[in-house]
Amino acid sequence: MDAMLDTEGKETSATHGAYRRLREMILTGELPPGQKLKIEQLRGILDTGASPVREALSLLTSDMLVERIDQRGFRAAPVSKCNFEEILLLRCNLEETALRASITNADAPWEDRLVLRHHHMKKASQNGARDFEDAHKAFHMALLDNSKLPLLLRYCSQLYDLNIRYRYLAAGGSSYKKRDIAAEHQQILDAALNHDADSATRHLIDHYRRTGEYLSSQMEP
Amino acid sequence: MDAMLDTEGKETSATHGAYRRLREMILTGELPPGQKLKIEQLRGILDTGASPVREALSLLTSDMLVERIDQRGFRAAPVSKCNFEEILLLRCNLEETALRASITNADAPWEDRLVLRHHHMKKASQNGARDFEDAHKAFHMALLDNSKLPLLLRYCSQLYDLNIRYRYLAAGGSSYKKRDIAAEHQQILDAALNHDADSATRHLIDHYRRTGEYLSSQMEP
DNA sequence: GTCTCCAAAAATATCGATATTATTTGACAT
DNA sequence: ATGTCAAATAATATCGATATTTTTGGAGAC
Repeated sequence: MDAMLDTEGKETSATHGAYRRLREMILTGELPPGQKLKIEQLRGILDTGASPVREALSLLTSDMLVERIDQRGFRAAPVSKCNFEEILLLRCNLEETALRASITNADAPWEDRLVLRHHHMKKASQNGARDFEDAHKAFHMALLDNSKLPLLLRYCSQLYDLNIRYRYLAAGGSSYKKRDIAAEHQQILDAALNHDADSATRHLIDHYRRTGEYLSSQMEP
Repeated sequence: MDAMLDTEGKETSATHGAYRRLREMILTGELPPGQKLKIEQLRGILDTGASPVREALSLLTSDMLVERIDQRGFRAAPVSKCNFEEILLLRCNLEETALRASITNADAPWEDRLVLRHHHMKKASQNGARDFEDAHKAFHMALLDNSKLPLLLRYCSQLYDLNIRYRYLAAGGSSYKKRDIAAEHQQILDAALNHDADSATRHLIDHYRRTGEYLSSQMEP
């Protein structure tokens, strides 16, 4: 009768709530890479018991956002240029596979979804960066999700998150609108709607490489 | 002073022990796909508390061997022909990438490791299936690990495990020695030692496809 | 002045118990 | 008979406390 005093009745379980909050804090850099994550300390921040915190950290381990050292607790996953470049490489490879499969399966409902997500993303770009981030991910995942390959989608989603972490770390999350990113998205969308797999994947990969090179240049060796 | 009464002093933490044991039980089919995994019941089997069991199940969730339904507990991940085919597809894609990278970085220590693993695998094929499984995985991972791409290796390892689960389910783990698998391994090894990436990846993928088709034919739609 | 070793402190891992939530059972009405 | 609802049952999620392990800090020896 005490667990329902949350600000909202939105969160179903304490574990899930802690998971979402911690994930957010790690992605945005509020919990910096390599930082020791002490249960007691987090218990305070998240206002919940030790068990949900432990379980949330376990779940984040699978997302590769937290490292677990047996008998020695948890820490936020470290970052490195090497790691960043691997993420970029794998994204290019996996997203190309997924996008091609999506286009192979192309149908009207998918195209509708794409157009809608793209529209929402454009609208959200006028709001805060947080809203845009969500809409941006939704658009990119919509490009891929017609592949009907759940494992592949899961990997793409994971790698996407690992990548935005580097964006936040490099430039506070605002490094975005500096290039003409809207035009790049439009090109990808158009090619996808035309079922032109070669063009779509080329634009998508260019999109990633360009952001990747910018971020890479911002990092120490 | 009670945690050390195990048969051996090998296991460091109860969680890790439970993790390994549960993983084994799911991979081999002792816990069949879709089975409800009740904490109390597992607590009995694994002879430990509820917390380590919960945490082990959380970790297995990341390996995609266990599904978690919020507020409704855990169950062994379901299987399907679709899922199997996706695993095969991704393995071909990711392992090709990893093997090519490994060969690009080829050096003497790696080649030594390969030869050694291959030798151990041949020796283990005379022992039990369990020993062979371990040696077989070690050989395949050795092929890839010179890529120096930890994320990619992690995915390959995960997919490898998901795949051997299907082998156990289809044929009790012994469907193996029916084809001349030794010759296939030899071809892959030779090509890798010759730094012939095209040949090595071709043999590797053929190796997977052949096993895949056999297993696929054994399954209902 | 530096190193080693032991005691104190802190943090993790684990347990047992309780509160919450899902599931089943059975009685009642249709 | 059958469908619905409420009480009983079972299972999960969470808490608070304890045992184990790691880390810290300092005293004594070289």
